[in-house]
Amino acid sequence: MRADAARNRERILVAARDLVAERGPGVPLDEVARHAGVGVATLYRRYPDRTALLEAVVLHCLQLTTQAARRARAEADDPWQALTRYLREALELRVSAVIPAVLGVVDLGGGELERARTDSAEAVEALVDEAHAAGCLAEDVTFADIGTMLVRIARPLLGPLTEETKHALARRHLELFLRALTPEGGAAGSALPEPALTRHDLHDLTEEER
Amino acid sequence: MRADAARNRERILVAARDLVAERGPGVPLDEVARHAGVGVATLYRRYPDRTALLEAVVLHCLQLTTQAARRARAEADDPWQALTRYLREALELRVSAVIPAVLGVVDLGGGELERARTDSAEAVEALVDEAHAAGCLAEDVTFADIGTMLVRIARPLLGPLTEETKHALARRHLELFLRALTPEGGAAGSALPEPALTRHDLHDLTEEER
DNA sequence: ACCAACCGGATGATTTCTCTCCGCTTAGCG
DNA sequence: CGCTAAGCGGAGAGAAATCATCCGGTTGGT
Repeated sequence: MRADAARNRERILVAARDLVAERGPGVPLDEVARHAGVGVATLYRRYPDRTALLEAVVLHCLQLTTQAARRARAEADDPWQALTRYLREALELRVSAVIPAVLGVVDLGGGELERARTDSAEAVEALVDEAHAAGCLAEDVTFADIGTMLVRIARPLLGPLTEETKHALARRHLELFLRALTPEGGAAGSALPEPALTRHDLHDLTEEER
Repeated sequence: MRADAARNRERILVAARDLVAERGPGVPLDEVARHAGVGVATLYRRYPDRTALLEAVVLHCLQLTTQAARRARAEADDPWQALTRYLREALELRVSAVIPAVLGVVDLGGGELERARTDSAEAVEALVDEAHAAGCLAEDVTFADIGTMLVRIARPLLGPLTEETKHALARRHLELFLRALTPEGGAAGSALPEPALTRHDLHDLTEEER
């Protein structure tokens, strides 16, 4: 592949990730192309239709999260450090905002995508489980709580703020959220209402709704 | 106004609120009408165009928040109860998800809307200030932090979950978030990164970006 | 029971989005 | 440095979605 082609591929993927995170899976492809600084034809040449593009985006994202989770687990000093490091990295990757957006539109059944999704979820769940086991994560906080709160924090705010402001706020809010995850936080607060979803609950629910 | 007309007005407002919160200010008006269980003509008769509808929605929402905030302040036993009660009510009203979505599209300059917005912000700020003063809210958590986190929590999650599940999760996540707001939570966690925005910062920023 | 206000589906105009064609540019190589 | 094939981007036709209105039928209120 020629160098400029590779560069454009990357740019398209990034632009699509950001725009899908912000505006949902229905963003006009013209706009993705413009935002990526390439012509529409370039986009359509590489990804024949919207589904192909979305699949590529979500696969890319899932691989990055898996990597980040495994690296955090391997390199951090303790389970709490590992978990928080992963969450910070995942926020930068904007990964969490994209996946659920696409989940309702593309069918990741059976193939490479399904596997990538499981890998990613398992890698993250390992972080959560170890933090639980080490007693540095409030007991009643589940995998799904952390995952979906990350989704909420990663999703760009609506309204007329600059991208930088939005992102800076997201980082701040992640730090704020981390305070809620400590065992002390759990002790201070009242009981959490249902549903306390596990990874499998979440998976099953999304399947049913399809 | 005839009884059925009043009923339909309410239904349209509710449908518009929900759909705008979920899909942004560009939702097809046909769909709003369908979701409200009325014909398109009924919608267009009452609100000549999209802007009129959005303005009505946001005005309605702002009035409800203001009320909720004042009531919480007046009736709750202490500043912490007041603040949390307001947040829980505001979540049910789904108010927070709508306002920023509309902010980028309609111009609320000068008129009734601008005033409603100020009223609402002041009422909420009073809750925050009193909680700070009473020492039951972590010092480094600002008005904007609480407001925008409520936006994040109130915005319906993307993806194929049922409405009920999404809303139940939102309630759970609000409770989880409350743990981060206590002074103990603040002491346990690390410092929050910038920007620590006040109400006025937030206001100014949204004006600039227009 | 009357009637005026109101309702809602069908419909044409208009905008928006998708996807392809084609001439120009540029990376990679000898 | 010049060649060449891969790659690029914008214009534009065709399709789809959305807007906004009209009119026959219905219903609430007196």
